Amino acid sequence: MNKGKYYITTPIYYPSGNPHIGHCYTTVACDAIARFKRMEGYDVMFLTGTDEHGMKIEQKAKELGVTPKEYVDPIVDNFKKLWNTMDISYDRYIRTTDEYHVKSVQKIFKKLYDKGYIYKGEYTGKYCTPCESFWTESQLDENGCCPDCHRPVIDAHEEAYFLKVSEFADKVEKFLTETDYLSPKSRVNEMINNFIKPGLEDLCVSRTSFTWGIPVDFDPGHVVYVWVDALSNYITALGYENDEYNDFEKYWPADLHMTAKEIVRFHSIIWPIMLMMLDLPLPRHLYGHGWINFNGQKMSKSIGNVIDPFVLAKRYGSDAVRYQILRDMPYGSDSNFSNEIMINRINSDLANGFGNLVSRTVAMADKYFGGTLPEERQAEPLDDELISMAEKLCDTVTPLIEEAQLAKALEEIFKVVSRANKYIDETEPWILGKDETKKARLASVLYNLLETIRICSGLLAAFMPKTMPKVWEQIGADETLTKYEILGEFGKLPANVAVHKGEALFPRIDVDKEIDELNALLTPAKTFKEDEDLDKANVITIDQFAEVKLRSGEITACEKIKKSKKLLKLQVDDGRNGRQIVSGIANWYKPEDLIGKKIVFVANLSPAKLCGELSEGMILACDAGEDDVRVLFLDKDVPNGSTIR
RNA sequence: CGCGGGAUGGAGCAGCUCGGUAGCUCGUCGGGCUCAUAACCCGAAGGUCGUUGGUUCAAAUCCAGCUCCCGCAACCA
Repeated sequence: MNKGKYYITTPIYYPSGNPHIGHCYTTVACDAIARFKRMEGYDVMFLTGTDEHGMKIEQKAKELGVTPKEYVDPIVDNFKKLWNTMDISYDRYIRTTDEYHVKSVQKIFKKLYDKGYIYKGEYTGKYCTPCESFWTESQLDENGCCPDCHRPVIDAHEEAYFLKVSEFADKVEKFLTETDYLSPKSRVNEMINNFIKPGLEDLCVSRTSFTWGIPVDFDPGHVVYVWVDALSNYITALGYENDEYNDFEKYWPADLHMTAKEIVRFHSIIWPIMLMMLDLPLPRHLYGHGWINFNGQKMSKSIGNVIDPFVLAKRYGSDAVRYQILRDMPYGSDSNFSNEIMINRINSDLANGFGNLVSRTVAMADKYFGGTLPEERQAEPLDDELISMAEKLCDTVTPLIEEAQLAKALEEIFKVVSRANKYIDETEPWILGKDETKKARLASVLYNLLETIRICSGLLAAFMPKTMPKVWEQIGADETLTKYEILGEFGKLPANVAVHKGEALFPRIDVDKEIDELNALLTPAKTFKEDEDLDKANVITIDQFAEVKLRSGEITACEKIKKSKKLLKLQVDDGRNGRQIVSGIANWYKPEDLIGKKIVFVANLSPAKLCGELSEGMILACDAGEDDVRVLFLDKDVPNGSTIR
């Protein structure tokens, strides 16, 4: 029953921190699709991995005094551990630090170079000495000055390799508009209006400013910069330009690249162009999904609302977590997550809906027939609606999964679960059970329910792989009775099927109690993390502390910086000539609240420009909760400019 | 005027392409049932569809303006 191959990929994740629920979403979605495709009879290749090079990781490693590889290894282990916990059935895991990938990328880079698609160039560009920043002509302000500090810039040269993407602008635009490669469709316009129409600029694909990357083997000093390295993973992992694997011919082109929306740009423009340059077939489909917001806010490490999937999986089970994140993600747009949303979803759909349906059905078969149904039947017209819904379900769900509409697919399955619960009320088996002459009718009712459960659980196996085998055990089914080919047919369980009562599949969760416990969990977790930071921090001497010059000052004027949401521009009387300090506290303080207040500031911090404004120092403030910051104020009678120690 | 998304009963969303009785899930309230995980089934309350104006016999839906939110970008010394 081989239907051909199916190649599906997650992005390779950047291991600058531990995996969170967002990584989980993409990966779980791919896993559900991969499992479903395998059920259907496809030869599936499911690839995931990590993108481990780059300046950010080089810096983080340096801060901790380890090599980049040493920094990345344990984080990569955590990714793998999470995929294990979440029952991710990936077939292959690629790390961009894998030897074969490194070698392949060097060959790809050289190939593109030899073909003339990569050329050595220079930023004929502009350099702002005070900002230490390179700018292109188009980035300069209206006077031809630095867009940050608006001071004059000088001509400067930084050697770099460029990818000639500009030459392919028309071809990609055609590819995006004339195929259904990119979905949701709304993204096509976004890409064309934002990036292609304004004119595609050649992409810088090498750097000399850091070393943690794949060396350009024909030009020492250059390191391959992100996209040629990262995007290539989709082909090197199949053995393109290497001997590690040899199924490139078999699986390429990819059938589905799944990514979050922020990297759709690179997967929809740069990646097809690279493949065109290499004369390779283009992938069939790219799906850009939305983000998971937490309590209405974007997840962010600085806000401290990053959801730890390990904690959720441990408390509710990986299947429940898988179900919730897939069920609540609308097609193409962002979704909301909160502990309440998750618990309510688990309770209403999994515990009350599906779990309870299995439980009551099995309990009745057990109670009225000692677990084994008699073979006599008596059908009634009342049965038809349920049976026809169950029979059609597989045909409804299959194309939805093909289109990555997983929430919709689950919704359809649960419509049938709901209908089955209603069917129990309509048929009143507990009344049939009291009447000896109604045994055949009762057996029909229970059999119809078991069959409905068989079909639903068969389809749900791709979404909740751990729990569904337990369901089969309870309803007297097994893997052969829930094969994809017979999920569209009603009446596959043997007439004398025997059920086995078991544990509750999804225990109901006490919402209030659970929320309290989760909140309690959050707080200690946070202080613990801070302690950990302290443990890692270097101990300093009093002399080192003395190098930081703290002074008192008075805010004499204050205004919001236009074009910025978070920045306030403060004029501070420092007891001398006065100075300007820019501070990111606009979310918590209004300018008028601050004027006349005495504050503490770092007096010998090197000046910087923020949104074009000079900042000479930093005022002290402390974190005061998840999303709250309080400035340190001084007594009114403290003189301005005095030393703080 | 940097780019994009959004505003629909208490919450989360659908409907808008192709105008014509405002729909779903959760929650609330009332009822039913007792096989089941205090679950399940039925019913009810609750919305001037952000705002102003226009087109039309008719606007949540089409057009224009405005307000507010949320992302991206820049930046949080």
